[in-house]
Amino acid sequence: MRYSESHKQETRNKVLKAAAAAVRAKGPDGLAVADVMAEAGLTHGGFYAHFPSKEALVVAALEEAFDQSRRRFARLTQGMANSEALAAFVDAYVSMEHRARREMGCPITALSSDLPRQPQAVRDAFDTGVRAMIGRLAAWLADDVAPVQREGLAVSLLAEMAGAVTLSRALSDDQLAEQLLSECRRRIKARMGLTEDKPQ
Amino acid sequence: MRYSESHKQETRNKVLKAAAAAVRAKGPDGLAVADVMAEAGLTHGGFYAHFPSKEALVVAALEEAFDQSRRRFARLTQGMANSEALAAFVDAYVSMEHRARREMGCPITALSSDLPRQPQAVRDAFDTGVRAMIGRLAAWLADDVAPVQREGLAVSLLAEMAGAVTLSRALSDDQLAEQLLSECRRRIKARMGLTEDKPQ
DNA sequence: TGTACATCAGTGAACGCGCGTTCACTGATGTAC
DNA sequence: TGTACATCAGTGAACGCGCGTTCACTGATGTAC
Repeated sequence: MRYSESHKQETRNKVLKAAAAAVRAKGPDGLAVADVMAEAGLTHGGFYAHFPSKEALVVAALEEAFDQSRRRFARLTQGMANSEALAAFVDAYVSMEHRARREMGCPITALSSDLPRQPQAVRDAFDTGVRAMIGRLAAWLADDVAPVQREGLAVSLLAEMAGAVTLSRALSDDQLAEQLLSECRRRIKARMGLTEDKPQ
Repeated sequence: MRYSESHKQETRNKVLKAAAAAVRAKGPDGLAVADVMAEAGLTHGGFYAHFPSKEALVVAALEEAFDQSRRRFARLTQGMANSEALAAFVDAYVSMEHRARREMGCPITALSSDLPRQPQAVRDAFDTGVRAMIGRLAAWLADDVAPVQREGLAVSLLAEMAGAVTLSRALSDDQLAEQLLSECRRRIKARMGLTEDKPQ
């Protein structure tokens, strides 16, 4: 091995990071191999030394995006009790900040309506990420919700959170988007018993 | 005028119908002018006699899709009292049938994550469609919800409904998708006071 | 230590394909007389 | 009524561009001696 052991890994990682941002910002089809390579400081020809195809890059980028998003929110809720963590998570997720930063946010909300048009390998990676997310939400509900209800409530919670953020991004009217996010945030927390408000 | 007055209009309408289906099935970027024309029984060269650009077609197709979806659900709830209509709407919207038929369903759920990447004209058409939908939902809530709460609740309802269907489509696992839809459907109706269940 | 050499990550030109758009042409239709 | 003509919706070839992929080459790096 002529180059240092880690050199190629580091390059691959730079490409992957760039792709994880690009796939969320531009979608799986809008992502261009040459752009991603340029973002990583390389020319496009070298791409195939790291990934066998664009599709493989998208799969890896999606996995990386799920992982980044998981770590990001884990950092945020570190050391908190379950219900406190859940409240903090809802506040951070259903927010104008999350709306504004597609390229570093949750891939579920960035890509949901693209997924049905993607090849199976991409869809499989997405399924895995969604299941993990549902599992984490369900764990946060453990203190207050009967085991048999947990996953159902987690799934419904994810649908409204992701729906709210996706819809807020789809709307180009910032004011309507902000109103939507604040209504959803308040009602979700009430529904989950995280505030004094009665649920609806 | 050499051809009958309505002839060109009819052709334009065939193209528009094909585009309204294609934009939901393939997304605004996946839609191909030549395919849409072929679907309408024409060759691609004639396209520019009807629309000035692909972008203009997408805008018109989106408007048509919103209108189709509105008519479809209006037919479904015709003659029903408000709360009955809302329950029927939720059942039809948050369903495996709606999940299966992207090309004839609600454009909000078919296209939400594509919208942030679209040109302003497309986004404006989307904003208009979403506002109309919120208005219709709010009207159905009129009997049971205080005026000041109506729009907020309608917005939150739309977020969960659209989020549930979009997420169910993004998941390639039919069983998980079905579970998600049924959980969301049940909880949404409970939340809106449309069933005996207590809300959560 | 210094020099020749081997490796291989990365370069950049090229290819093929799909797609939006243009344009010269066709031929079906309705009108003029 | 029949014939010549004008119109214009629709045809299909062509163009340019972006993009995924390939490939011959380069040159920086580490190794052998």
